[in-house]
Amino acid sequence: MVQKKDTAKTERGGAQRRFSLDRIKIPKAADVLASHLRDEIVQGRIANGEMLPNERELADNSGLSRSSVREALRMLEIEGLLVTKQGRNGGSMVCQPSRDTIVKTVNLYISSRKTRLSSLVEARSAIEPSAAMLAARYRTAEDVEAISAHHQRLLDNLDDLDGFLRANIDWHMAIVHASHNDLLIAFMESIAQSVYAVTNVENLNPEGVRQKVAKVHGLITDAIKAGDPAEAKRLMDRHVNAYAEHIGMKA
Amino acid sequence: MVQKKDTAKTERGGAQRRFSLDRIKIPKAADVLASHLRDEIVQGRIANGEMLPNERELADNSGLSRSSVREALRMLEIEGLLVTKQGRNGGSMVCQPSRDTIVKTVNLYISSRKTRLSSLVEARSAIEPSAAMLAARYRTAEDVEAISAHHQRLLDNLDDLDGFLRANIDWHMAIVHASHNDLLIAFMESIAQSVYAVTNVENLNPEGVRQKVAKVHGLITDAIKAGDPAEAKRLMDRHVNAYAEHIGMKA
DNA sequence: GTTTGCTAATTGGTCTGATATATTTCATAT
DNA sequence: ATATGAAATATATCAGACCAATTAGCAAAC
Repeated sequence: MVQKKDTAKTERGGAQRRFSLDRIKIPKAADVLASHLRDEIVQGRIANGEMLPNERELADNSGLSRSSVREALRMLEIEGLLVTKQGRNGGSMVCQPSRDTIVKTVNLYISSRKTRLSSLVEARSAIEPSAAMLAARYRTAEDVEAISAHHQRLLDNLDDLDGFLRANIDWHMAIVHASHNDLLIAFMESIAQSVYAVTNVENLNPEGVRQKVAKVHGLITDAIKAGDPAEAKRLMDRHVNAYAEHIGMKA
Repeated sequence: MVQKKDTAKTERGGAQRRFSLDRIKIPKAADVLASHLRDEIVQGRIANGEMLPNERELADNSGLSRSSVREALRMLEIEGLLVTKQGRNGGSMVCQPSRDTIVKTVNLYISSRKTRLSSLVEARSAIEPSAAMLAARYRTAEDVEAISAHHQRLLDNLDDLDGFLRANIDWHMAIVHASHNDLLIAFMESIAQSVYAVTNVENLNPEGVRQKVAKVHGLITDAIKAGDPAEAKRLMDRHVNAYAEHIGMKA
């Protein structure tokens, strides 16, 4: 048992390391095709909305088999670069990855690594104040309307914890959307569900807290309406950090 | 030409909408298997590092063909949940998605949507101050050492624009890493390359600017060393926003 | 005793070609 | 005009073969 490991060790860690060659990787057919198509798409040589040749054609052109072609297409589909339709006039259409692609990826990351709640809260505390600032700067009439509506719903649900929580998260996300920054929106959508699902139930129980939250929300809503980025940021910063401290992170 | 559209319309928008059924979607075999395995993995019923049955066995057990099984495995591989090795004792091993999975996804998003630079800068301005704050709170001895080293390299390269830029981005990323928040690190890694590649070349050309940057970096480095989160955040906030204004966003 | 090289076993990688199924087109019947 | 149904064309799926990489085990050579 022990001797076997020794031979294995001499193979790799031995002294015969004269040229550095770090793990040659042999590319697979499907990977090569996928990379090729990915490049064509990203660099715009295949326009958004354009159809790819059908699978048999791709197979013929590339010299690969249809199964390899299909594996490549499945990969690009997961990456959000293609949508495939069956039937006559079907085929694979090039499209741009949506925020949802990012959200799914980040959520997989979070749940399979069992990311601690405190990390999610930290990330939220980073994003929301800036989002509020940008919202105050770039908000449209519709944004203001949505934010105000959710705020009103919050006020109407001071007695109903569940309704309050839903209005709360909707208000927060409406502000993030009003930032009109797709990346911040995607990041926030990725973590909002997990973070709000857990934190609030415990912390918003006493009605006094809900009153306070509603008041601060009102101030922030006003700052965004008024187009005051600095104030919106300052208030949101205090707001989310008040949460954070409540939850039991370090001071 | 016009009439054709009419018939199509009567099919979908017609009056015979008595039960609401919105677009039934037929799941594909590979998708079903992938979802199933994904669940097993995420919920921990298949442990990290464990091997899946080989492809032929999976095909037999699931009643699907090997090609469908393989398409499912390719999808999970793209999602970062599997690594597959060829040969005897090969097979598909369960693993956790790495930050790299997120980075690739976000980069695809950014480049295929041609995300504006200003959006990237906004996202950075959201993340870095918080990261600096967390760094001041959670930094280890190694973190401090790395940050200081990059800062020193910056000072040594005041005359060499290229070296300066490299040291600059390394210092910024070292701070983000010192936050020990995987999500912020992943988000930042996703955008850092694009954002620093463009912004700095134009703005750091005059040597006076570089002198100033070096000085601020020194202050921030000290605040993190000293374990002063509020100060680290305040300084980093000013620092990245100074950049932002320089670049030509709104005041 | 360590290395080297052969052989077999096991596993993913690839190809071929057939059939099933979804979807649109279009001619035809009412 | 409007259903209806056959033909056409795509993906979806399957079955089975063979190729290629990797490792285990053993034997021969040093």
